[in-house]
Amino acid sequence: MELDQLAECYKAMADKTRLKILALVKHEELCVCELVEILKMTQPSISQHLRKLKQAKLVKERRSSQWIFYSIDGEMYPFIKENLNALPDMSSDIEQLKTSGMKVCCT
Amino acid sequence: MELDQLAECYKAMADKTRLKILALVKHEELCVCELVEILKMTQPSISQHLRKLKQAKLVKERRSSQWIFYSIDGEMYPFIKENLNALPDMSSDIEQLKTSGMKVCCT
DNA sequence: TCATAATATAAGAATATACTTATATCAACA
DNA sequence: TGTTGATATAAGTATATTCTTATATTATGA
Repeated sequence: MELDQLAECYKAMADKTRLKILALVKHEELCVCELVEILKMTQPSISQHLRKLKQAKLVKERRSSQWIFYSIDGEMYPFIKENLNALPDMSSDIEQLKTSGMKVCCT
Repeated sequence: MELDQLAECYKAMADKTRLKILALVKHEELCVCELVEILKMTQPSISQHLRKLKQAKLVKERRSSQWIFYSIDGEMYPFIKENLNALPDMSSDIEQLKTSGMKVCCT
């Protein structure tokens, strides 16, 4: 793996918000508005962070009607994937979203 | 490991020059002037990069008379160490330095 | 086709980063 | 003590990053 690409990858991970996004979509795919709801940030801000993660090939998107779901890109290098295991567990935030009725229920 | 600390760590790795430094000191400890010589960058620039790596606890320093030798900090988290294995082999640059007679020979 | 919901993009401001030049620190040694 | 070599720090500038607000895109459904 080339240094440029590698630095690009770490640059994508060098931000607390993006690490949180990775920690969240690691559990299950989430759409933008769900991330907005969980992270309490504006939609454009989340969208821009997702673009960086996508450019670094850390997440991939799947469109389903008007929603775009993001999830971990399985093509990721194994040693990068190891890093995701070290992220804190944020499943409770997703659970909370579900119980609050905000979870998008369509696929 | 907390998100702040983790982001700090990736921020330290989110730069091509610092990745090169890590790839170099992974082989053996090197002093600042050796890194300056190999990377063809100014001394203050290298020094500032080393400070960031040190703050992120990725490298440690050892003073020996007027030289300060930098090496990988063994206290590093295992999953971070995995990342170092993915760095390109730069041992030839060190060999080249040695044959050119620039290698600091004192300990 | 029009209105709406979800998302992306653009542009601007505030902040952070990386390099440069100049200077300070610190150890060795005459 | 004064000088030299190695390294660190400071200050300034150019560039990059992140957030905000405003607007564009895309799909859905009346």
